[in-house]
Amino acid sequence: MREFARTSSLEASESQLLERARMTRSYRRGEVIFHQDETSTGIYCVQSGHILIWHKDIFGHKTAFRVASSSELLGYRSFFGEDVHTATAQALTVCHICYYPRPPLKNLIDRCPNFAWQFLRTLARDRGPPDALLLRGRYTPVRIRLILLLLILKDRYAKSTRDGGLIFQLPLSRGDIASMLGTRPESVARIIKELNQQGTIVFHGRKVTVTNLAILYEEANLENGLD
Amino acid sequence: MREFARTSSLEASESQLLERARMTRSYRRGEVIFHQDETSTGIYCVQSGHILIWHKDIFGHKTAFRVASSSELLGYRSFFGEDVHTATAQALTVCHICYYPRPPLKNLIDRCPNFAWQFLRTLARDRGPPDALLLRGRYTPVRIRLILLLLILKDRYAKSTRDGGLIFQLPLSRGDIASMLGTRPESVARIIKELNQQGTIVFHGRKVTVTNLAILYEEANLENGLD
DNA sequence: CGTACCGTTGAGGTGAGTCAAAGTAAGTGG
DNA sequence: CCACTTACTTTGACTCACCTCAACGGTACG
Repeated sequence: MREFARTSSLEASESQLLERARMTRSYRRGEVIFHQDETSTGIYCVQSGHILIWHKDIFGHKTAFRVASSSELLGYRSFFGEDVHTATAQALTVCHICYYPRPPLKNLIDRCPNFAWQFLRTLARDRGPPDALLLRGRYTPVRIRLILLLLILKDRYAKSTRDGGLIFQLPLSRGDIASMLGTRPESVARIIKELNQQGTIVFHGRKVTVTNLAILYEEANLENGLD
Repeated sequence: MREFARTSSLEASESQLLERARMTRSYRRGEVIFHQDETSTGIYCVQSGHILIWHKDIFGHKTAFRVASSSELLGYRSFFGEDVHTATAQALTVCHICYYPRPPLKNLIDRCPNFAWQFLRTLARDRGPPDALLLRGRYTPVRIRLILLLLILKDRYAKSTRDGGLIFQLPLSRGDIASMLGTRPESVARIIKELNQQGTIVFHGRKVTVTNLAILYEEANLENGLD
């Protein structure tokens, strides 16, 4: 959010308004930041830790949309939709999260067009729903969907090794992975076993090692290399 | 869009700016309003007709997101994301569509906070992606998904009969329906046959008659009546 | 050192995808 | 107004990825 203020070239007094309104809180693993169906009262910004955003659909199935981490915003969709939260945000690890209540945000958006544009851009660029759609593609086998998930998460959760490989430290349980892929933990386990045997990707609990990234890209674009 | 100007309480001179910038064009059935991967240059507003918004994924599968009709906006996501269009908008029927280029829109958003808020609200409330997710639920049978589609489309495409039923005139082919449900035309045909035989919903080509709406709700919420 | 959750493995069943082909509607041009 | 092309729709037979149910090993934590 501080990034937002900077990029919007807010005046010092305006930035201060935001700073003063800010409330920081820490959450333990499993704690809920906001619940689906609660009324939105402000926007959250992650300082540290990892958060899973998930939705419970009309049939009671849990669908995870997005993993949020450092410096990302939470809860902006319902904030601007002026509606209840459509999803629950839950801490995957210990987290520190800032909360900005509605009034000062509204004030700044009204006064500073660039600040408004930042939010317009954020809303428009939200990768959550499109990624969810990709990861739950009806014609894409679980194996490929799992690979796509890793490719999406890699920028935030993987470090490159000197020999061109990647090491992930995933904040997700098998069940969480399943709820992101629209599948079941059992299926995730089976695919992981298969991948381990082939050596393409090696899972040790939540530590994931990829020796050859190119193979993943290749497999994810198998049917059609474009787009 | 005129609705936007009114609700934002734009001054007359400002509304005029918008009016003067407007360009109206008509499209024949099948014509494309904008293509996926084209650069966004403005926002469209439907005056009449029906438009299908669809996306081609990395595997070449066509996914329809949304049917747009009178007074709805098109292309705002990529406009504010300052990116290429992520979907194609294609006329399902003859259409009249207004186009508003970027400069005057940017100008008005900068000058009039309420106008900006309208777009923030529109982006946040966009039912496209969430509906797409619901209609492609991995554990929901095609039959239920088709019913959900009808329930979503009913407000815009159905008229109530005197005996509490509904008559739809769908602008969608079986293939379009399939691409909205994440299934295949063959499966849609099979389910329609089944529904016709049971008399729950009767399809005659694109004319759909529902005698008892309550049954649909019941079936759509079968596993869990909440939410 | 039990209770609870997470992860793995096996056996079995099925919804819906694929392929193929025939039937139907819609548009085009002579 | 009728042949002809083209696109849409339906039906059938076959197949399979993955869901479900069930049981068990592992690890964490009070």
